[in-house]
Amino acid sequence: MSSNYKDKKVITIGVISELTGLSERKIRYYEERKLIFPERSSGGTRKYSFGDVERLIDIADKMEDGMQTFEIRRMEQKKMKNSELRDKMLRGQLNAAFNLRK
Amino acid sequence: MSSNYKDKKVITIGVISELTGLSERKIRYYEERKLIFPERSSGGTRKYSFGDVERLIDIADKMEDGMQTFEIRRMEQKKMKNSELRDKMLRGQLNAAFNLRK
DNA sequence: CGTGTAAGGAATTCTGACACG
DNA sequence: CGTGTAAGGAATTCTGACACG
Repeated sequence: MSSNYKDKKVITIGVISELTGLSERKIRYYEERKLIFPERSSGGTRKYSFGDVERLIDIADKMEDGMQTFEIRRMEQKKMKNSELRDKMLRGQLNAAFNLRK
Repeated sequence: MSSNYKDKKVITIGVISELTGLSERKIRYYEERKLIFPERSSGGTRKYSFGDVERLIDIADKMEDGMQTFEIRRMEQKKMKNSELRDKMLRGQLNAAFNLRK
């Protein structure tokens, strides 16, 4: 709740590189492949969040396992769809339960 | 617990300035007056935490109330001593209670 | 005391490209 | 496809100083 530090985009790429152990080249490339979405300062400098650090470490693990960027992207989307599906089913059940009571 | 994002020093002064609304000049000055303690990158760039953002906003409030930097510093120290004192008393009471039982 | 500013330099980041495989 | 690197430029930050009050 309240101020969510984890998702505030405030960290520059140099620090992200240190935090993740990934080269700046890799980090920029994963953005090009739509795996990560930094914000930009008015001057054009990329800004990342702690959540991005976690995501990058996850990406790095999958790359090490021989996965390709498009597969990782597809996997993320599938996860999204699954959670949307879960939400939808949950809402449906709640509605059903609610309708029984009235 | 675990990873404490709040106290990781990863944010550069430009972002801190945006987040707090304070000029970079002020932020550097408060460091000179020992009110704030950024880390440094290998190249000498200052790095702050979200906790520092909170502290700076607190400092700014006190400055607006006409307080001077040395007074703010003294107040922080007093707070430290008070909490140390509380800790000490608490430990004392716990020890006393514990000693009664054996 | 607290803060703005101009100055010059150094560190940081950016993009597009070439290279290798 | 994924990543390193050299290149040139732009944005960011740093320090020490002068100014005002």
